[in-house]
Amino acid sequence: MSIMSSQPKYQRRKEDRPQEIADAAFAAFAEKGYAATRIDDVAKRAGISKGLTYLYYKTKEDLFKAVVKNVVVRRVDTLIGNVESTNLSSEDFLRGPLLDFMKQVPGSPIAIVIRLLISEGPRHPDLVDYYYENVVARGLGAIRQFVTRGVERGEFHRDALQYQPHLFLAPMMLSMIWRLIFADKPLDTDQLMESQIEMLLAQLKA
Amino acid sequence: MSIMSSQPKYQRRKEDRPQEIADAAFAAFAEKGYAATRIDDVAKRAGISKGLTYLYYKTKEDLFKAVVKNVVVRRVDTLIGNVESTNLSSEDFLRGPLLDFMKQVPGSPIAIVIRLLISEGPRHPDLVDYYYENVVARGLGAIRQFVTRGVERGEFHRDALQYQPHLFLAPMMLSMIWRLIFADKPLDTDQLMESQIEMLLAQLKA
Amino acid sequence: MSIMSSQPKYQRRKEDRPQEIADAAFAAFAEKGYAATRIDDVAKRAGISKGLTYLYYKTKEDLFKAVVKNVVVRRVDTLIGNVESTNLSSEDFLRGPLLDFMKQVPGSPIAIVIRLLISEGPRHPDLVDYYYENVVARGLGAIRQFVTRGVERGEFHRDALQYQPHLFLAPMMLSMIWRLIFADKPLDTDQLMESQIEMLLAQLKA
Amino acid sequence: MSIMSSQPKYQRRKEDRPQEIADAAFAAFAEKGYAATRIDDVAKRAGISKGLTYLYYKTKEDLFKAVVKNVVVRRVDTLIGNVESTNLSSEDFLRGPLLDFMKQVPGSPIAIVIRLLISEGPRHPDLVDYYYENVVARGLGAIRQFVTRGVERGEFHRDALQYQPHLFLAPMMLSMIWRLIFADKPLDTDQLMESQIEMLLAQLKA
DNA sequence: GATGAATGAGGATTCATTCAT
DNA sequence: TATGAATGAATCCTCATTCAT
Repeated sequence: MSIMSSQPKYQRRKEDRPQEIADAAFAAFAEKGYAATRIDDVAKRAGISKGLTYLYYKTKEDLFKAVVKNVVVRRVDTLIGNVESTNLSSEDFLRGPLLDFMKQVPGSPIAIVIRLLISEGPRHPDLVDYYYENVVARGLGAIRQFVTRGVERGEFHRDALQYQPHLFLAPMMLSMIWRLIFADKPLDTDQLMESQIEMLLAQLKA
Repeated sequence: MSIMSSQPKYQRRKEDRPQEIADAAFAAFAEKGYAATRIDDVAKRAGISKGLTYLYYKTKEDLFKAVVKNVVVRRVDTLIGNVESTNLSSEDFLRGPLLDFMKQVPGSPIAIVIRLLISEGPRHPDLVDYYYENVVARGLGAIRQFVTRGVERGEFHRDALQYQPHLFLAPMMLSMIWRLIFADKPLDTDQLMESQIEMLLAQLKA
Repeated sequence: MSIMSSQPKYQRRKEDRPQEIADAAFAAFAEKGYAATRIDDVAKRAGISKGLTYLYYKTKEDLFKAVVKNVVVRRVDTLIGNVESTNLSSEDFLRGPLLDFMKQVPGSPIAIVIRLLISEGPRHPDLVDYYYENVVARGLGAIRQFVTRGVERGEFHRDALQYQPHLFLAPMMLSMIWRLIFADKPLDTDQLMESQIEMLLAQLKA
Repeated sequence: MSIMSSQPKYQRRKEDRPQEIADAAFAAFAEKGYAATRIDDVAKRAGISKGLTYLYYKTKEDLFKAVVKNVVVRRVDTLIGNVESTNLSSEDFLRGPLLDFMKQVPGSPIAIVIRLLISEGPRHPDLVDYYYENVVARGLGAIRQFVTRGVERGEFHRDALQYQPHLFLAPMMLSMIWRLIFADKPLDTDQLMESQIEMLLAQLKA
């Protein structure tokens, strides 16, 4: 009405709306799963209206994909960077940074993403591919490279290379699934991973 | 009117209907997950009408529970019986029957059940408990008992007992999840499990 | 199989099956109303299978109509016969047999029929007509006739005829509805009807 | 394509939607009863989509309760207010305002509510209680109070108090039921109520 | 941009009715 | 006759998506 009314109507308009929505969606998916999450829940969590969600994400499925990629992207690079740039001896690296990393995975958003991929993956092959290339392949590659370096440095014996990198991650995987399913049943997941690392070291060391 | 109308409207009438429905439901859940499966899908697969499903299972949830328990019950007893009644040396048993068993799990219905538990478990705590008691606890118990026997026989050293039984199963778990998510990506899951058994044997043997 | 087997397979086959079914249906309708009653309930109450019901009553609606007519027919004739054949003075008849009859109506199956007619009547005009002709018209006619007789005998004054017979029944009606709706709220329905009769007598008497 | 498509897909947007829906529901329930009314009918009558009904009323039952309370609340207060604030002599009041009120009840929405309570009451005890407290108890209380006042003023004799207030309403009740069931059968319901009032006056007057 | 009322396509569940046995 | 398994049409209710404001 008035000429002077210079306050923009929607001053809270944020640039990071998409991110906020994705975060809210992630929280909702984590809690109830994809199918059981209503767009309304997401909007409420994000503090916006249902309709606005659709301004940024055309469909619920779009939102789902964004969420998965989002979480993945925000986590993986730094992690793998760590592995690649370490100066520690192989043994110290395994017992130190790698173990620490693995220990925190089962309780992290990555576990949620795994759960979502297990549930919804079959309906989203592109998402699975994305995840494989950006997380799994890179992670396994990093471990393989690490073992190779250990061999080159003489810390590991030659046959070390025949061990699949998945073996490093198996207890982490089991711990993750355990927590997803049996949240309340006790299990010393840290010790599980430690034992595995020790076993592997015993096998790999020259 | 038509030359041959050979389709009787009322097909057959059996008491294995419940099992047929459960089987159809298992197949449907395996393919699309619980939430995305329509009762109609199940009925169609079972070759019956939607309504008949409800004669045997009061709700979709009932059907779900029946399916899970069904698969579990039909599998577990024999398997664990095997473990308990073996006469082989510990080493031979690990490399033989146990490894064989583990190798076939990731491709078996048990993997599907795991998928369902991961997706729907949080909404069905009683099912999780059932699964824990009837499968997990018993399986872990069997392994623990097996290790104990190995120690008693002098095949394993005393410290063997400190290894959590989960360690035996970790690669099996990883293989299972791998297949559930990355069905088409290659992974020599058998070798993974073999390596783990060898590593464990190397650690456990007196 | 054996030649001697002279026992008929269904020896309990009764001639009064239709009646039994109607009784069961009446009980079920009384308890849950027409819409909420399942044919299965009726069959169970009658101690027969669902299918057999359809041998005697083509549809649920048929059954409904049979039930209403049934109850009506079985009750009305004797009742009205009473009124018509009395030898008592008008006053004694009102205070005696008529009052007694009215007192027991609100708790009788007639009340249930009224309830059914109120609920389902609009969908069954023929039933309403049937009820009107066989119960209401006859009942009112009997009262009218009774009053006429009273006038002829000099027990009632001439103007007595201007009173509509419905007035005799109004408290009975109210009592019936009261019980149907407020089963548990106290109301001395007997006194209500007594007061009305006394009032009417005071008005009618010469 | 078409020459004129003038129907907007999204009609209007009001806050009187709840009332509109309740009105539509009332009409539908009045016509077909609660059980036989489809939410779709209600929506169609209200000119909205089925889903919108659920935005305002969580379940069909909620809608039902809202409808009943709605009708009741909108009517009762003024009516009972009338009774309480009158300055007329008891006799004039009975013959005037009270009679007028009673005469219009059998054709009013209140009759519909009665029908609904008779049909569905047993399944909705809370509704029955609500109705009892807000309509019946208050109505009867008002009549009782009115009689008391008449006695105090010397218009009625002492024994007047022994007459249950229900007696005033009995012909109204009968008229209501009569219309609900025998809509088309003639009955001078007004005269019925007038006669009752006259009879009562004859009894009550000092 | 933002809202949330409104839509409508399903999906779970019920139940009158049918029919093979 | 008698059974009850089987059918399928109907009905309540949910929720992703749209759009008037």
